[in-house]
Amino acid sequence: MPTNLPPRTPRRRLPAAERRELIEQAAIALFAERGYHGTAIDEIARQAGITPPVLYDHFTSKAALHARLLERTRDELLAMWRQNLGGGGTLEEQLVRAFTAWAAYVQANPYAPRMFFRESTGVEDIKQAHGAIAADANGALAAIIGGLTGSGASADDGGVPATALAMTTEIIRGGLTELAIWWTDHPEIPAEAIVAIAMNTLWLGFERTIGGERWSPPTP
Amino acid sequence: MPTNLPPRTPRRRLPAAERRELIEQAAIALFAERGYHGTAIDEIARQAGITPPVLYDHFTSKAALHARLLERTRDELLAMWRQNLGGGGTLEEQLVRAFTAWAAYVQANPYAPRMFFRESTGVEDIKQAHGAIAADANGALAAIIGGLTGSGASADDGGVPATALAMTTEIIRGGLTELAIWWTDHPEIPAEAIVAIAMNTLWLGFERTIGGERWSPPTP
DNA sequence: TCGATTACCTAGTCACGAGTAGGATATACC
DNA sequence: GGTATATCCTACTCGTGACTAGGTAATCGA
Repeated sequence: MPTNLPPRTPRRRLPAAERRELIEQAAIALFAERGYHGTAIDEIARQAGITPPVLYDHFTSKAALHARLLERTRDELLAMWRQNLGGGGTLEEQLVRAFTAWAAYVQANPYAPRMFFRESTGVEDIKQAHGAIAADANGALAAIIGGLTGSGASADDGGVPATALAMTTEIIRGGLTELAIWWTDHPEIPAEAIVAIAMNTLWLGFERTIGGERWSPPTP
Repeated sequence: MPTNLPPRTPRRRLPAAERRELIEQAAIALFAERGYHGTAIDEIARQAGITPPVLYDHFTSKAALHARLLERTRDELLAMWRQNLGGGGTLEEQLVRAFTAWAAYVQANPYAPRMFFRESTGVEDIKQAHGAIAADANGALAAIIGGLTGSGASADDGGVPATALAMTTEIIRGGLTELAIWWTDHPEIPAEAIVAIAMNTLWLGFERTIGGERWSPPTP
């Protein structure tokens, strides 16, 4: 004698790949919105149209799912950036390309900025992944504006001092992140306007810094 | 017959105000480090040298404790800013004062930037509080660089268009936030260097925007 | 010195969330 | 059409974390 209650509304069955994609889409939106600890597996499953056990057919744990999302969107970010960086040209041209690539990436991955650069958990693995991604982004920026490539710990090898460069990339990354998040609340703004504002606000600033020019407090 | 085990190491007793302060200090550090959901009441209590029931003698709930911290640090931020804003002078002078005030505030409240502008929870009250604080900060910046005071929703009333102004303040706030967080990992950097970098990177940028000058993509 | 107060504790309750066991049924393939 | 496989489910377990009931002892004022 089966222990069944009324057999429920039979849900649409999907092939594994499609269901997995739905789960990832639901998860990235919720993680970005509520953070890692604030998001329950049950919510993700519900959003993906299933129940929790199905989710565990695709991912071994909540942490693994989150790690997979971080890895995936980071790879897309790096690929996008690699495609649009290093093409030579003036500093200004390189910057415009980088900002344009960032805007395109954000349009394709609206939840990425929140997940990467805003969330704060106590889980050590996640923190390390965040740190690595931030370092990648800073490295990409440093390669443009500082003429460096890899480790930024050396003193000043012809370009901008490493510390000043690090501070500058933090400002730029933070500014671009918040601008991107603001954009998700104002989707009517075209990507060109985003790039233009970023150039207007940030461009001349580090042009100065690179040229060795410094602002200094007025000596009274 | 008492049900007691060995009576434990008798802890030092503190007056209520002091214990409350210890709890708030512990809580703000942990919330900033691990986020709201990632922080357990037991951790906060342990860090403050007590057990959870004592914490509930001072705060009615975890949410109330968190709200209290947000309120407290926001008030300090606004007070600090009010003191150092609106003093007249050139735009450059006003900006330097604002950045200097921000640096002093961050030095006194190292966890504030993470708590205010980075954490993401699903709790509606907390999200609203974050939004309100961000709006306050943006308003303060807009008052300086846009010559506006209150609602920024109007079109362009003599100054910078409201939308461009909003985007610019997002970039500046994001940049200053990330710079401040970076600073907490490099406390050897003096406040003057922080202000100088912020000026170098951001100053000329919005000077341009305000002047009505615009960067525009090269027309091929 | 002796209550009264206040700070603090042990030992729980209870809800919620991650993860699992085992079984049912839609779909694909022959 | 009939069988095999893959998709999905119900109904749990078990740990953790917020919060509490009720009591003990240090400290303060008289």
